[in-house]
Amino acid sequence: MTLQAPQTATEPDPQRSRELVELGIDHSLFVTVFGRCRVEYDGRAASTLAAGDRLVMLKPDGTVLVHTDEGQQPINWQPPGCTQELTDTSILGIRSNRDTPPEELLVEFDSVDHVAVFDATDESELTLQGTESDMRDRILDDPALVEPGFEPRATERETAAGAVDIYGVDEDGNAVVVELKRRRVGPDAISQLRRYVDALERELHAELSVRGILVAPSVTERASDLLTQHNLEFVPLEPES
Amino acid sequence: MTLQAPQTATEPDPQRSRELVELGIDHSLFVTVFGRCRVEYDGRAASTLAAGDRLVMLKPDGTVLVHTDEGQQPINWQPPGCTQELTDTSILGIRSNRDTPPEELLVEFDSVDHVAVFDATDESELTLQGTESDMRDRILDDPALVEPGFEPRATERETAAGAVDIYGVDEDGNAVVVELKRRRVGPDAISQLRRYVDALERELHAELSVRGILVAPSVTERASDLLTQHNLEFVPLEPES
DNA sequence: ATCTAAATTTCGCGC
DNA sequence: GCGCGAAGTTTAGAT
Repeated sequence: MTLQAPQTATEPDPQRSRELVELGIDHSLFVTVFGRCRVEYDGRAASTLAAGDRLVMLKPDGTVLVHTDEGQQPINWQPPGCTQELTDTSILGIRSNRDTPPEELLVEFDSVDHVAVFDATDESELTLQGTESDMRDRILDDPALVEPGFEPRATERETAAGAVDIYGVDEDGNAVVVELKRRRVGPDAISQLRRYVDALERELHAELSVRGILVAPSVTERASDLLTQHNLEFVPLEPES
Repeated sequence: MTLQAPQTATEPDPQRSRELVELGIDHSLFVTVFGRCRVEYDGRAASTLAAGDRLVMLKPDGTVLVHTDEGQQPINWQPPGCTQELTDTSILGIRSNRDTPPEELLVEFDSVDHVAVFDATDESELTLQGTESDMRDRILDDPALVEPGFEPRATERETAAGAVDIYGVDEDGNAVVVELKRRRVGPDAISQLRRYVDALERELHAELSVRGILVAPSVTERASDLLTQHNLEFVPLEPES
């Protein structure tokens, strides 16, 4: 069968709705259904959602998204790799399953306003600037952004507590742990840096102490207190976008 | 003007595309556009995305989502509260803006396969079980889930380091900090608990030490090491769904 | 498959 | 508005 996409139906009867959604599922197409539906989820958690108008999206990769009129996040969903099938209850029902972990999503429509099936191809990749990784590259390029005399020795250096963003030495030869954050940081980032410094001090069991430097645009007051408490340092740096 | 939704158009000409999207923007409707587009974003970060087939969703609340054929997350987006307008370049262009922080998203279509405009109403709220808050309620109902003799004294008790999930005393009268997690935890949760215990020890400057108990389904090995290092305890408990 | 941390995280609550 | 932490977080990278 040759599929001529897009195929769409406005105010379709139940049979036509099921035909189109089935077509999309069988051929791994992009499917959207707009209508009044109820949703049940059971898996890592469990949820129930009473009837309302929503847009349901099935992706070729097995993703299912249920979007209400509000919010950036879907109110219910199923991640990529799930298996979809039609139920035989109600006018249109979609069941989505996965294992590891076992999860099921059930969408039952009371009415369907519109169904559309598309064939999507997308070779392009997103290029993104202003990430933490970009900050790291800038510092490697110009270590003085951290402080004069700083010498990076490794990135993603492994410690017992995890990988350190940048490991290096200062002009006095002290070991330095640099933790990068692309935005204003709270207490969690301080604890993270402290874990790395602790781990490295144990590993090096050095006479010279290990310095911990947080590089970020800014810190909250509580985070600032924690920096002081734990003898850590802060160097302000904005991400570039 | 009386709006009769849904309004849809398959393989629309540019003028019809713009008409429908403009209608949706002006009346705060649910709009979907499927077609080949390029996307640029500039704000907290910056990104560029070359042409590909995508589904673009405009929500009544000002959310914009650009979905490719893969992934649960949109490849580009704009959060709720943004303002959308048409550009006069290309056959269909949508610009979305916000302040605080200043961010702009630009979607330019090379071809439009389908446009749909819906009127969505959704009064229903999601009921969700199996959350951390549910675990807290279970423990308040049966404190022995933590340990025999445990007596909760407060939830969300404020400390200099933030609010403690459950604060209480053990059968010997020691202060106890309980940190809850609904899933397997890594190093971050241990640091969080340690911050709370530190803060309370400073606040109470007590002879009796403050106990820190992590309640979660399980812990990773590194987290387990950290628990030992910091003299914290672990009580296994599954969330109920 | 698990671990670890980033993310334009988003979201909700409190101040 | 900011601060803080939860989330069915998701995603990417490494082991």
